[in-house]
Amino acid sequence: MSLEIRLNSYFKCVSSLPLMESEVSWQDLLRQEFRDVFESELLDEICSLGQGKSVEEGRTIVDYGQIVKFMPLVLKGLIKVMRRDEEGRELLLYFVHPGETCAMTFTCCMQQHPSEVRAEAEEAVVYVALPVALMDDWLVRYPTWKSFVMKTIRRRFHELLHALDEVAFHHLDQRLESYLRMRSEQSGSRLINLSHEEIARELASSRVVISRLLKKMENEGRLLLYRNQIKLLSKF
DNA sequence: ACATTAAGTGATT
DNA sequence: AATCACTTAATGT
Repeated sequence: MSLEIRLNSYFKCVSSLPLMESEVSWQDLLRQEFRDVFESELLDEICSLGQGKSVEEGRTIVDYGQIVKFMPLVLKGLIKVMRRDEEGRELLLYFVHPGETCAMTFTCCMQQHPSEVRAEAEEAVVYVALPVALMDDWLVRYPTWKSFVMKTIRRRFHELLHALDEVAFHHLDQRLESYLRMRSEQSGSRLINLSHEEIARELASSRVVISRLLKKMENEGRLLLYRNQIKLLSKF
């Protein structure tokens, strides 16, 4: 049992090391990731006008109140988008995966509104920053761009609706469940390397409450609890 | 061995 | 479901 834990944190460690293969240029990553999404003409334009960026894990990419001047196209890694409530607690909104862009950006940056969310690199991230100024042009010039934009907005909108009624209609135990499922899918593993404290923060709850709910689930035989680690069992 | 941080729990609101 | 106060367990130095 404890060997399993050690192995798992070892692998977690290894997989988050900077990859040597990342000598690949962002242009290549872009063509790989968006090959089927944009026509090559647009890909060329992105390559010449965009700026490749990389961000270490844990760094904030956009903070509250900041005016966003770039649209990010995520090529690698994972961006976490959060919203803060009156008491300063942060609620997890959604993740932006490679091949996606942040839908909030359209609603904020195009009209120079300050950001209402905070975006942080959940894993080391590589993305292309596209100047907002290009957007208007591209929307009319490139149908693929337009549909890409509309698609991401539509997807995110559905997710937000889902998040909304989860908060409004579901109780915390159900939210916790779907949160754990999400985390597990995301890492492709039944082991979740998070403390109760961290989970509580993302669900805008408190550590004690999360501990209690998790303990209950453990007693029901649906998962196992360790320090900084949770293992989902098959009957989860 | 000691300090620090994570997790468990009863009682109260 | 949240908060307080306190205990116990795991981990780091």
